[in-house]
Amino acid sequence: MNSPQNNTKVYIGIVKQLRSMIEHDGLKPGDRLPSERELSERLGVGRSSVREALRALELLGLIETRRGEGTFMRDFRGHQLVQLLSTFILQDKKSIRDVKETKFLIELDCLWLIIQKAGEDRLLRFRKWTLEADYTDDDFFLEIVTLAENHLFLRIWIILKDYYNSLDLEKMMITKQQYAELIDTLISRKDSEVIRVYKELRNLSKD
Amino acid sequence: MNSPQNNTKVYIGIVKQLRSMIEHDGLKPGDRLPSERELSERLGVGRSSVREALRALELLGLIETRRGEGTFMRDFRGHQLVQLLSTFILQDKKSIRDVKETKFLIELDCLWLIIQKAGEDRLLRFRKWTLEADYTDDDFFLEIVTLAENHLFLRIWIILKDYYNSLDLEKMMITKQQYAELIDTLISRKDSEVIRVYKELRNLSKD
DNA sequence: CTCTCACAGTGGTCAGACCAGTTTATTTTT
DNA sequence: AAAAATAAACTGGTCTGACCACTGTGAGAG
Repeated sequence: MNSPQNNTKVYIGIVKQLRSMIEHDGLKPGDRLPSERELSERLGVGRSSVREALRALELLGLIETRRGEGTFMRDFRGHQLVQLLSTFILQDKKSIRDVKETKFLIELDCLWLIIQKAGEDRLLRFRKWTLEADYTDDDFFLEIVTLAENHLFLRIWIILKDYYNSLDLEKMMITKQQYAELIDTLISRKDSEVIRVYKELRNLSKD
Repeated sequence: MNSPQNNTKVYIGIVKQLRSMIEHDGLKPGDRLPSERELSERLGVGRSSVREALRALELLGLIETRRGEGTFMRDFRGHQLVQLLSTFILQDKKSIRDVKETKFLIELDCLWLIIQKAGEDRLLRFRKWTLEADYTDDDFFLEIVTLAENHLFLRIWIILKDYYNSLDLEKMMITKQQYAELIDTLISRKDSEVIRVYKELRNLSKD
């Protein structure tokens, strides 16, 4: 009890030090991290502890290791994370419905965000693009979620998409008319009551 | 090229075997897993590889280890995951805005879901409850997200809430009038065009 | 019966060894 | 001199054995 806090495990500390190291050196996806042996020496810990930290980060999809080459920053796309979330957290059948619902609502939110954030000209071009694009394709919604400029939504959506595709469900078919109608409705309601209140609330949370 | 696929790392295989072991034995949160040494022997791999797998699962918040006692299943609430997401993925300042935005939109989505899913009587009671409750409290929104009956949204929201609270930001203050107005607007628009299209699209994704 | 304490079991960590790949430098061959 | 083959120096992947710190338990002392 009296002892300070020897609780923190070494590998957790390594994860933190790696984080600050990445931040300090400004490492981008694709950049190489120091070797395991060098990290072990620089941080004054055993190599196995370094490996435990690296393996954990790898499973999270944050880094990538190639034997003989080294350890590299990864373009976070939650690869392993997908299967883990899908097998551990989303194991019950009921949650498949939640995935559908959540994925769709996020797409709707992103559509909303695009329309809110875009100016008149961008809005027109976007409207035109939606008419030409193939919205039954994953890439269409990927573009939608990307344009929303919310990295968090993007990450979550990608995970949901991968999980959704890993199931052998039929695609959610949407007619072009329906989707166009939805977009037009959202655009026309850009200044409706819901949006107005939403905007006011948003303004309160400016940084 | 011709070689089958010796790529799979040992610790990844251990993660998978652990998963099937958990599923097969029906291990629930709180249950104890075999010891590292026993797993090492049973799976015919080194203890260090077992540890790499366990550490990764621990960082994901799926298991919990207590020195001298053993390794236990955990009630997944993404504890470590929170800090990781917050420190790695959300490290740049810009993404703080994403967290705010995402959290708020999810709350909005859940509000939407509640109103859509509820019948007339439940809707009235819900409306009454929102007038009495303290909506600046986390518990209020927790109730909202819970009532939406979407476990995935609930999980994500909890993570965002924890992260949001870990930052030392001022709370997003919403006046009672604003929030009431928002709810009333959503309720009154229950059959508006957006909702109608949304419903049609949702119906297409029934199981 | 109760208390104490040694012991077995468990996770935490480290060091060293070896294997399997990749990269780089060196040597050999053309 | 240029190109090809070889060797050396790394890098990650894995295993083993050892030791520490901690927990639970059971045997023996009181």
